[in-house]
Amino acid sequence: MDFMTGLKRTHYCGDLRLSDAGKTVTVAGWVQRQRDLGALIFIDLRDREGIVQLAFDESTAKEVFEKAASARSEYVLMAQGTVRERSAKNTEIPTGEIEIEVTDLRVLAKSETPPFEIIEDCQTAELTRLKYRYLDLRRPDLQKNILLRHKITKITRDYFDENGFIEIETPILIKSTPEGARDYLVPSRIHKGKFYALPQSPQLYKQLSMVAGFDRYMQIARCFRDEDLRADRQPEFTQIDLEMSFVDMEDVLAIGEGYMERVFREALGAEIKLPLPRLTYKEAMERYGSDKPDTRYGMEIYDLSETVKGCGFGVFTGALEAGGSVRGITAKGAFNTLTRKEIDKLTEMVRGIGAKGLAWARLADDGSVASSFAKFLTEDEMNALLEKADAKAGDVVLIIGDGKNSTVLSVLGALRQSVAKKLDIIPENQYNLLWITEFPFFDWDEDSQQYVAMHHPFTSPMDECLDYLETDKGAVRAKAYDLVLNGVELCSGSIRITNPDLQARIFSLLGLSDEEAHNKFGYLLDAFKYGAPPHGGMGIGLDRLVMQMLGCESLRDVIAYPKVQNASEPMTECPATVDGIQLDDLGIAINAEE
RNA sequence: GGCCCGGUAGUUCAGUUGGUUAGAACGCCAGCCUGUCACGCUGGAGGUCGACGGUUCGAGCCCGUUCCGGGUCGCCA
Repeated sequence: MDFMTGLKRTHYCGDLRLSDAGKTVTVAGWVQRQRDLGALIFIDLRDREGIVQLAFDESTAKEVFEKAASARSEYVLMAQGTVRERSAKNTEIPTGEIEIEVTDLRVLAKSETPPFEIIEDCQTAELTRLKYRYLDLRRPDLQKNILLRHKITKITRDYFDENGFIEIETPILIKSTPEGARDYLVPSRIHKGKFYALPQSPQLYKQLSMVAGFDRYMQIARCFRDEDLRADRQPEFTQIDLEMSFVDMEDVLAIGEGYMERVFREALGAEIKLPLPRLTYKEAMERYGSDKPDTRYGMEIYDLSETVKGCGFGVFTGALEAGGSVRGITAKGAFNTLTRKEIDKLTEMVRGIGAKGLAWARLADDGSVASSFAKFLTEDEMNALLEKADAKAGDVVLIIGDGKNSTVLSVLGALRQSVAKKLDIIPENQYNLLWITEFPFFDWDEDSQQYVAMHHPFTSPMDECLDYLETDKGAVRAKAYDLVLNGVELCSGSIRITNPDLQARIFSLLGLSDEEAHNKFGYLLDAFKYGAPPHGGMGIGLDRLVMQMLGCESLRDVIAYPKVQNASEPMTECPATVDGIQLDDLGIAINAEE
């Protein structure tokens, strides 16, 4: 076997240029490709920084030449030689003007033929790639993603450090507080029958750190949620977690948007204009039907309730009589895209998400109108509707009426997104960041028929809502804010309650008895008895941020070792069964079904 | 848990109405080749058609069940 004796790497493959011509260099990397022309051999050698061509010809020592001839894809080589200008240049790659005339070649490791080619834009099924993730990660696309991710975390630490934040590691083994998402549980050997939980976020510890007087905390924190996966949801993910003392909402937002400006500029060279736009939750819902609107395109929702009041269409009037509304969106120039067939599909879609149906009108280029409801309206009523809808020739109007206003809005929000995708009107390489503020404090839960906390129970209500906390829960708004990027929730935070009396009031409104509250959060409530500074903070989804910056479709492209949809990892095949002895140690018996 | 899409060579895919020995490209192996860079040329190997069951004279193809993957709804304070 050939080792590195006598050789030390001097350059990364991808870093060599024409200006290095004449130098004796040593490079190391993986064989991208070997081209054997008989008396002439070329090897493309790849490392983190790129590819360089090794050349072997009649002047090459026989022993070196034979090694080059035996090299196969993904062999690990170390090569020493002289950089020289190529006679035939390759303008496609940065090192294309030079090659290395090799004098010493070491085969550091052989490789079996990889199950897929290590190339950019690999078309191989994701499952296969994940099973051999270490090969998948060799591909230039993923190398680029992981390198950018590193760059972003570096910028993050710099920014928060410069702004007086202290990085504190909070525990991974914590007390389960079963609220919100399911906890991952870890059994205790010493306390049989008892469990730790993995944190869904460092929420309580960061608040305790404020009580502890650290003033400003940040952590690039791993968080865990035992819920079903999505393209943008992994069971473990990373959050840029922060908390600040003696601040109000404006201070937190200023730090947050300063961070965004910095990270977009330094990582991508993209300029974000500050201050970021803001929408209240109510406004976002009424204009976009979503609390995380994509504002890169228009197609805003309008209210037709006044326009159709008293018309002859029972669906519309029925919705209004039930206390709901009739609203619509207008898809500009969609006549040819949104055919009857496409509208049927949309109708099916909206039925699946709670609407009873979809009313529509298609305006042909000659101005003629085909509509699902025209026959119920007078000509004047129809004209008034189309005018309100700002519908012109070639447009398609989509209308939802329902007795529940929230249904009308959320369905139109989903419809707006779906139609925008079909029309392909969403601009790429544009970063629309905005804050959503004044979230409702309470959320009505249909299942349990009671109000629950929309954010978490330590979120402070807005000052002007304190008077009607008990009497008009639906109208109470919170000092809570989200940061939205191109329709994706990037970040969520709030100003916390630090007044024990107010906290007690909130717990009781949420149906949490003193005893329950004390069992769950006693340590936090105790801490607040000893002088809690006013504080607030937020958590920024790092994975989603990186994903958005790279324009990736899946979190799996920005997480080095992700899980697949059933929350397992194909490479290590975890989760897995464990030895009976391990279970005995923990006092655990498996009660498996089937 | 619901709905939608997919599973054929190492990889990406094709496979007609159910009909002979399941094909192509890339990759792989061998030989030839002095300027390639997706090298080229010649030859070769490579398949439990995800699994099980059913219909049929006959199933990659039809039916049922199931497993796996992807998307999505529920869920994600």
